[in-house]
Amino acid sequence: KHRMQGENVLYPIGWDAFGLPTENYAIKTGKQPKLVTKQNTDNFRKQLKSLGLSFDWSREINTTDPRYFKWTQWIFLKMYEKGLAYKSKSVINWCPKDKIGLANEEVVNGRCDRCGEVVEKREKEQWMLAITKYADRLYDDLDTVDYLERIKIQQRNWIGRSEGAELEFAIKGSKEKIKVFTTRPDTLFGVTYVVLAPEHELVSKLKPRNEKEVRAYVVAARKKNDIERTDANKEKTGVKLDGVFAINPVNREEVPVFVADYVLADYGTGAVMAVPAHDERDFDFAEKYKLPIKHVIDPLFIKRLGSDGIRNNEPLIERDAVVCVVKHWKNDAYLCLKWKKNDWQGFVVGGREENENTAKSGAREIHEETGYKNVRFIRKITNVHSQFYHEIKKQNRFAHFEVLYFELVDGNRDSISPEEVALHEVVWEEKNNVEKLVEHDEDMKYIWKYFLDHIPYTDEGILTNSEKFSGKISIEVKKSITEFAGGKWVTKYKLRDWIFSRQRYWGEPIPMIHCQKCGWVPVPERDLPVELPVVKKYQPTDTGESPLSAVSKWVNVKCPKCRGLAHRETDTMPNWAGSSWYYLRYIDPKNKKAMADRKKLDYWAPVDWYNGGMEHTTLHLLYSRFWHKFLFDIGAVNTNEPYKKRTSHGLVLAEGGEKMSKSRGTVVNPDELVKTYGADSLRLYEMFIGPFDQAVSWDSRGLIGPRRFIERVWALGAKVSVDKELKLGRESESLLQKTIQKVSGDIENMSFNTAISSLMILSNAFEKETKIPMADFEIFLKLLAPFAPHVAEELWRDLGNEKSIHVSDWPIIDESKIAEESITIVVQINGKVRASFKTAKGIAKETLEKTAFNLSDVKKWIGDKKPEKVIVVPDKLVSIVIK
RNA sequence: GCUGGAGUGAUGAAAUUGGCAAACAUACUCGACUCAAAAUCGAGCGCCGCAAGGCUUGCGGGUUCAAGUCCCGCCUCCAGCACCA
Repeated sequence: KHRMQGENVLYPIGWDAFGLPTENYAIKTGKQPKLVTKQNTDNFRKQLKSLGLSFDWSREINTTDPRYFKWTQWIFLKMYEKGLAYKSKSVINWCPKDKIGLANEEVVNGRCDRCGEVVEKREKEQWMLAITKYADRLYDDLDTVDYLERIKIQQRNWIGRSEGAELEFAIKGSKEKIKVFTTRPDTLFGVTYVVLAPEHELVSKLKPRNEKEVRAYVVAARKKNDIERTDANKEKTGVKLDGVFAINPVNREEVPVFVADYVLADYGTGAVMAVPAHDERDFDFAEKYKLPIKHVIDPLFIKRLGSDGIRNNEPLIERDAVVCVVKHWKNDAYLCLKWKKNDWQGFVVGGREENENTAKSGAREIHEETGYKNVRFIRKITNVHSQFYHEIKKQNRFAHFEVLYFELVDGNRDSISPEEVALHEVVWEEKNNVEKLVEHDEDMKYIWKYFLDHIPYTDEGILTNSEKFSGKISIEVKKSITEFAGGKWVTKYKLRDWIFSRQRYWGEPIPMIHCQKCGWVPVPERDLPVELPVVKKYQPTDTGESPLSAVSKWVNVKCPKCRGLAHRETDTMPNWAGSSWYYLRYIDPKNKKAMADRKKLDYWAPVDWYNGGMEHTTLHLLYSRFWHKFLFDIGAVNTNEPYKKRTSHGLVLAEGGEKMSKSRGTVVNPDELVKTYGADSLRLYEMFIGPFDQAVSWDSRGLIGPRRFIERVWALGAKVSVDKELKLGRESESLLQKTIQKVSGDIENMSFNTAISSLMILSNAFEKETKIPMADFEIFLKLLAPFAPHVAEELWRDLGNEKSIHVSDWPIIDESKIAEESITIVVQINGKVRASFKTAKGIAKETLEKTAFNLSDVKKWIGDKKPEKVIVVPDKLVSIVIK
């Protein structure tokens, strides 16, 4: 459509053919990967062409072509030059089945993203790309692009930025310090122990008295794979470092130090301060090892919604209050109140008078509200703060509750005042039923759970037991406590540097040479590309060495610097390398002097609209954004982001609703469908089957509809008249104009299914005409052209046109031809449609109302009743309310 | 568990700002054409009811003259994240 509107549209296609699928297939069939790639791309090309997809084939690229990957290698060298590519020994994820090292991004829940095998840990020298240096930009610049929200969310999740404090815990009797990262420095007074990850360097330095036991634990932890390590449901384990104590920077308290594998070595600082009262993981661990739990945050519940939600413009009135949990004198039951006015239910609650002892005020409230006289105060449970709107007093409340536990001595009871009786009903609730009773009130629910069992409270609240910070709201003191503790406010990421080495044959060779004298030396630019040698054996090895290392002729080279003996890097790049910049090569695919001509890049880049599958919205998208930003920094491109807009189509699923799979034979072969139904039918069906962004189940029987439509359109061709005087009837003319509007808009919104439906409606209308003026039929064909290019083109030529319909002009609406039409006004009586009448557009409200009341159907329904209210919406309806 | 998104006939699905729910298509039923079948054409097609009419967008409430659409609570499914301190 945009092309027909005269715009310059670059619609390219290419093949990203390096990587495991090709290589594994080649190994299986005993063919050369290069040959396999050619066969596959030839077949796909043929199929794509048969569907009439209007790709610009002159710009076709292939990432495995040395003329292409010369520039992939060039970009790598630039990154090396800028210090973004480095080789380092690190623990990597090794897939024993694919025999390949994986990037963190390629490991999903501890399994290989490709084959599902459980990954192992191996230590290896790897080329790395410092993507973490771009983490902030990759995160922040998401605000500047037009991606689907869920794509942005995925990117943000992956980068995993969080802000918090870095704090130091000194070690008693040692110069060493434990650095911890926390997002909750406000809980610092509640630290009761400190935990190190098993890989933490201090574990071996600290010399605990039980060194042997500690070492055994560390060895065992290292042996576990990621699934065993990171399952959040498994029971936590750990070992105390006997005799080692960390000093809390905020109150000099000495707390024990543990090593435990629930702490991850590669996030934050690899060590955490544990606050069991306010963190679920620490809580679980503390329960298991009987460690103290120190409560330092009292919950703060703020009601924002509903009738008791705080009113924003009114002041908060602070009140001290009590909540009383009262147990029956004999049964295991608790005293509850059901309020009559607002169906609130919970425990006895009341205000505390000034200077009144809390236990006393609790007893007083129990007596006033329930009549029970003899209560025994057992203990204070906790404090809870609550902001809500007091519906009876009509004011915003900020209540500070002390939660008290009482037991009733006996059933002696005074009568309750009539006012209290009117307010609420007093009930005894069995212990097991209390939870149900309080489930709709956050505060009461928390109080009950905390009373039964000291659960961790992990949300924001008000500090307590925290010296000078007590009484403050937790979110407001995070930075000041950090400062008080001598810590720093920092940003951390989940994102790790990108492991860029693969020990396989079918990838771009990493263009580096290692010389004994000079170390790593980049291959000079003039020697690019470093091509893959043709070899007989390219099976991966179990040792983790690339199969290339056995090709001594290729490996042994002279050092570019000193001309001494040296050897090539035998690792290859991951399959994500070539796809990280291919959209730029489309702009200038045959350029021999640069990855693309700068002027052409400035004209075309960035990509205006990138549509692709959701499977590429984390990794490929993140990597290519990273590469693009790097190219921007070295001045190779002029934009900060590669893609302006990123959308995603829904998957076409197999007939059962499952993913199409070759092994289950549920894959649909387009060749056969094109043969039986035609390419246009297939195209129409795919677009008509459902919304663009939604997954749909394939149903080959559905192809019959579009096929019939095309046959009918074809038959319409016989009705076309060249008579210039001939005009369509007013109705059809108006419909034609509306269809132009609808199809144009729907294409922009990617609502192809409704665009096709409106074309069907128009064609149905044309069928009722005896003759169709040629000009009008041409408009129809143009609207049809993007969907069914072959039929549209053929009918277009039959009308005597010589140039292709696909380079003709997109139709423009003639508003004047829609305007005069008559419309239907609906008459509703008490919300139900009872009558309707036709009239012209733009009639005055009064006239519509009068017309409506004169209708016999309306008179029938109103009878002798008097209309209470009449609402008239011009051009739409008249709504009458009667009693 | 957390964060998104969805839930409408037998089926795929439509429904600009709240304004006639089910457009368009498939399947199905009946009829025409035919010796017959297919194809094609015509009619019907949410549910209950002979009809008048009533009911209907996952469930329960609410706002409104009017709710698939807005608000509150729940259920189910899909996707993403998940020991990230």
